[in-house]
Amino acid sequence: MASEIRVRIAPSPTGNLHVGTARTALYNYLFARNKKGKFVFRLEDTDELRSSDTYTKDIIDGLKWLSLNWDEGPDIGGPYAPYKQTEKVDHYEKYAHKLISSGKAYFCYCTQEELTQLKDDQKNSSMAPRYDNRCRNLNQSQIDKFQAEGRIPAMRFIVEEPRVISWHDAIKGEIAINSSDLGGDMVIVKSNGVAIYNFAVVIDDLDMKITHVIRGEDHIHNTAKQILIYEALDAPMPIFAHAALIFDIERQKLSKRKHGEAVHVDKYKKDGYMPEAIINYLAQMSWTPPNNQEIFSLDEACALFDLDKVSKSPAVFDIQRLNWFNGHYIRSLPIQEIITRALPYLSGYDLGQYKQNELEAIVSCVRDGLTTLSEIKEATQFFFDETIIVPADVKEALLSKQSSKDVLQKILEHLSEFNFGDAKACKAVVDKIGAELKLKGKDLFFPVRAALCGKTHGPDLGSTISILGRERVRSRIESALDLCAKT
RNA sequence: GCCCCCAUCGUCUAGUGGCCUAGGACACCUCCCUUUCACGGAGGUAACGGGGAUUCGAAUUCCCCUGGGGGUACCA
Repeated sequence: MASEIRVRIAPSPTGNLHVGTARTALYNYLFARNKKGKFVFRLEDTDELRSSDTYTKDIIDGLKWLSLNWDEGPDIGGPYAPYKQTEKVDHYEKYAHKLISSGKAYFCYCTQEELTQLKDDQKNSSMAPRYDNRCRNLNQSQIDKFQAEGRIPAMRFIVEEPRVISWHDAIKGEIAINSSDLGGDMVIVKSNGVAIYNFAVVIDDLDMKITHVIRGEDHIHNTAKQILIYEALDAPMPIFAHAALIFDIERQKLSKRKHGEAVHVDKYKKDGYMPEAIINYLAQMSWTPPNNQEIFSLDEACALFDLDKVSKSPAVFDIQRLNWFNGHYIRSLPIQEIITRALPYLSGYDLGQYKQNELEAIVSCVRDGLTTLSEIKEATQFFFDETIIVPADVKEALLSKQSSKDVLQKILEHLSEFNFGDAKACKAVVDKIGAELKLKGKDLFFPVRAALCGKTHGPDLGSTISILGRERVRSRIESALDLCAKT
């Protein structure tokens, strides 16, 4: 049991739930479930300035909506609480002091201005920006002087140079980085007493007994820094896995700054995307199950997931492909489920005018044509509108024709022959009228659609007539004929 | 600038030295089904970035180049 697999998603609440974060969470979740291990949620909120509760809520809600449920986290607790970094600042400082007393870290009295100056100088002489370790060997009188000036020190970790830091990455394979490329001795505790990300993660991952760190490849250099800290603490190292990033169509990292709401998971929820589709899409982008299946559920993915099948190269976020997955799930999930999820989009309509089974019929006849659930509003509008407004172009093209008038007239005459409880039978009557008038195809169906729906595209005509029922069909055909008369 | 990562159709990918005349999916186009719409079905267009090397044989291994991306904070 000592070998239990433990992974985590550790978002920082400095923004809403990002598609990339969701993908990382998904990979961690899949890995944990596949290995019968634990999936931990931890909040990395040490950046007080940018963190907010609104973002925390958005992230938690979003991940839960995707069904990526964690076994331990700030909301449900767990054996290694707290799962929120701001609640353990003293804890990090304790470890930092340990490093100071063992000579592996020191106090740095540099001011923000001095550091900025240093960086500017380096830039001007086209040198690589890095800290010059000037506080590493301060003598007592220098320290006294800085303290007398009222400077509050930060703590820096000594980065020995040169040396090679290497690890076997579970996705990328061998990675090696020279310590000289890490930018000099690194801050581990800010002068305000709060641990910096690269230090806090290590302590947290240690505290929470994390065995595998699965994250985006933008963290590769951080990993090198963190490995140094593991070593200094003489602590066991987790296995690292860096997944390639998600790109936009221009092959740039998907970012809030550039893409705004398009990276916000909740935006897709609002737009009527299904969590099953997003999960399926995100999972199959950069990962292919052994049987090459395209469509699979979260549970199926859990059973098949493996890190070494995760692609090393970045994937472009392709909304068209997501749309295809979404349409697939809209068509294949149980109809009751679709109705429940569609309801919020239909709230503007007077649903009471239809019985429950008619409502079900409405949703099932329009769902084939939907790519997102939000489209259901427009797709079903004509069912609920009191009067149908036929757009000018449709009116022009169709209702001005004599044959159109004949069709509508005939339907009125044959109204008693319609068995409105049976969609196929309704369609059969229209077919019969077509035969009588020697009209077929568009000439036959478009005028009926135009009169009934106000448009020439729509769900199955038989179903439409059946659901609308005798009185609605009668009045809509009559209004259309009135319109014909005026043209 | 420096460091690291990556490189198969427009996009997501299969491919781990011969099964590749490079397979599948999305998108696009054509056709079929539907006397309309959608769903569905059948086809089609379309890719191994370039150069060396290893080998009887390279999409697959190695090197170089090119291209793309990421990182380079007292942010995470």
